[in-house]
Amino acid sequence: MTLSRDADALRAAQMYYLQDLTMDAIARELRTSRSTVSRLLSAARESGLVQIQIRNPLDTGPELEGMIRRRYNLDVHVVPVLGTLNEAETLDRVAMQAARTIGPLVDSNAIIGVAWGSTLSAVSRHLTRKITHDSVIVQLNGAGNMHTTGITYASDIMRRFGSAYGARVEQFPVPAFFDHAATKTAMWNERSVQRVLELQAKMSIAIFGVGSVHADYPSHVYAGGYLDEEDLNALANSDVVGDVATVFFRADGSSDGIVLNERSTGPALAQLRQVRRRICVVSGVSKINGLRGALAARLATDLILDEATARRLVDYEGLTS
Amino acid sequence: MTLSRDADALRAAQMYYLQDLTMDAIARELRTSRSTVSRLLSAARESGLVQIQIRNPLDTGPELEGMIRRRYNLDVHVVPVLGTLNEAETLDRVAMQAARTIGPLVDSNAIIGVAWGSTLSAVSRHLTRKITHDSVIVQLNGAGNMHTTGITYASDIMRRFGSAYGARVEQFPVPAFFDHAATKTAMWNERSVQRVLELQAKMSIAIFGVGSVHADYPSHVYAGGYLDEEDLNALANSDVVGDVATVFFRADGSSDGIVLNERSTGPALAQLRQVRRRICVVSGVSKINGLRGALAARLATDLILDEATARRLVDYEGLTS
DNA sequence: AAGCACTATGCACAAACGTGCAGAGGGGAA
DNA sequence: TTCCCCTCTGCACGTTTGTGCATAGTGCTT
Repeated sequence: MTLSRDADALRAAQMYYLQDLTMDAIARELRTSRSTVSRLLSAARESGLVQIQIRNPLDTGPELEGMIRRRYNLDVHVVPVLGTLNEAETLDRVAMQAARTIGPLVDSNAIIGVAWGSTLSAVSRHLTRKITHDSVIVQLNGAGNMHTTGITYASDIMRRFGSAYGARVEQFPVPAFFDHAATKTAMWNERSVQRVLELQAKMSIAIFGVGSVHADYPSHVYAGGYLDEEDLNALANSDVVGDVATVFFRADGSSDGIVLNERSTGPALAQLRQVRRRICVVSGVSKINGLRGALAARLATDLILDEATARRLVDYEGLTS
Repeated sequence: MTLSRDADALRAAQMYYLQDLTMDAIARELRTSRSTVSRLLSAARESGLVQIQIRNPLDTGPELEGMIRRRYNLDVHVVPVLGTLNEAETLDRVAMQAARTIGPLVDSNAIIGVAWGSTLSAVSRHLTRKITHDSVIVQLNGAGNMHTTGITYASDIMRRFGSAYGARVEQFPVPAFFDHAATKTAMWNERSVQRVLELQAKMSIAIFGVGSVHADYPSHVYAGGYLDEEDLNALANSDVVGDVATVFFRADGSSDGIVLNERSTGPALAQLRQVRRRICVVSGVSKINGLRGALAARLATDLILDEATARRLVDYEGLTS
């Protein structure tokens, strides 16, 4: 029966993690086999019963973190990853550590805004469970494009967040970009859309990656059929370096006068800056330009990124300061 | 060099606990041997870099905890221990789990009152490190007796707490009991004593065991040469069931008119009840009478005890309710 | 009641891990 | 410099842990 299984998992976790018994000893006490105990412990970790966190001593922390932290005044977590790994492996490891790092930040009654993209998709696959009450996951920007509704891709991400935290999920069923700004204006007056916008306005946490225009291997947005040639040309002519939740900005963090933003469904940068906790996850040095812009725009309060990118970030800063 | 060793420990901990890499893989990235990684991880756990906690889901928790929690209105942690283990083994396991349970409760700027006794001694041996700033450990009651100053025994406990949390330690260099109440009055006016008393008055956390008069194997206080025959007779004639920090109480939690308390150096029960967080650690069913008295006196806000004792606690309650 | 579908269990093997020991390295002190 | 002392390292071995697979159990349907 599943009742005693949960209870056993709790007992096993206590004995293993708090009393340093071996699984063998625990198995004898629970009158079961050692392999069952091994599985009970996996389940306990998986279900969020066991919480493992690493406090990195701010003072003695690696110099890299300290430099970024001080310069941009944000909480930074550098993920140790060998520079020799390929993009996919790096992303996977950054995503796993990001997922476990944000776990402790999620609380009951939170309204959590989540963007979509390859980074968030990877993060969503590694979330550890944590039971919360009355939390809501709200989608930050639409995901439809010219060819597909984008529903499944973005909604898979949302669903994973929702089930990890036991939260309600609010999708945002609009395209990423409207063809005409006027349509956006019209839709923004629809009550179904307004419900989502109101939730976004009350977000306590926002989680997003960054897109970078000049990435070697371009972000979803720039390659996924969301923008036509004309749009891409317009971007190139307006000094845009990247985007967060399909809202574009320049290297200095400004976004005024970028016409594409008027058709984008993501939250205006000024609105995003209102959110108390804004967690930015970045993997891969090719995102460096987008990342610099996002930091210049003060879009993040927490930054999780791989070591190589972190190093690039401070190297550059070293040259200009 | 010790600098890069700490940094390596942090990296290793992140890779092991947050990215699920094997020690072998970590060793390759850090260009060292697997066994070194194993040791780095031990060090990381040991030094409090890695924090493992078990959240027990209040709702779905074992019935035993729920019953105690509701009846006494306190946070309870039942330590799973087979009833067949002997007292020493049980104490060791309760102490280890207690030490790891109180870790997360300790914060910077805390003033932590600590009693002494076999239970606290065991707990102090299992504390996990956690860096805090400006915390103070203050001794709750004197430890001297007729034969020795009791200094080393109690001060070892205090010292272990102090070094685990990086806190200043304030000893209380007085006997456990004065021979004459007048001496206590006199001493309580000494400035050296008053400094300690003032700290005690500002405690945010108190940690203590309980003594039980009728324990099969009597507490330190009743056997350690602290009390003479006359005292023990007086106790027997006043319905005392136990003590906390050498302050005695009856089964109903009352302590008025117990003359020995006038010569005791522990905090009055009323004063102890002022402390926001009062953590009581109990191991062994023979302490049941003392424990019941302490709970009746509402001395604890948090209770950590072994399973067998917990069961006895609710069984008895089942009979009287 | 029988059948079915699904999950939990124990076994056995392979992988991962902890630790005693011997040797290497790295400061002081003479 | 040379010696000594102490700490750190890697090896090798035994222990502990994870997991594929066959089986036993459990609950639901017909």
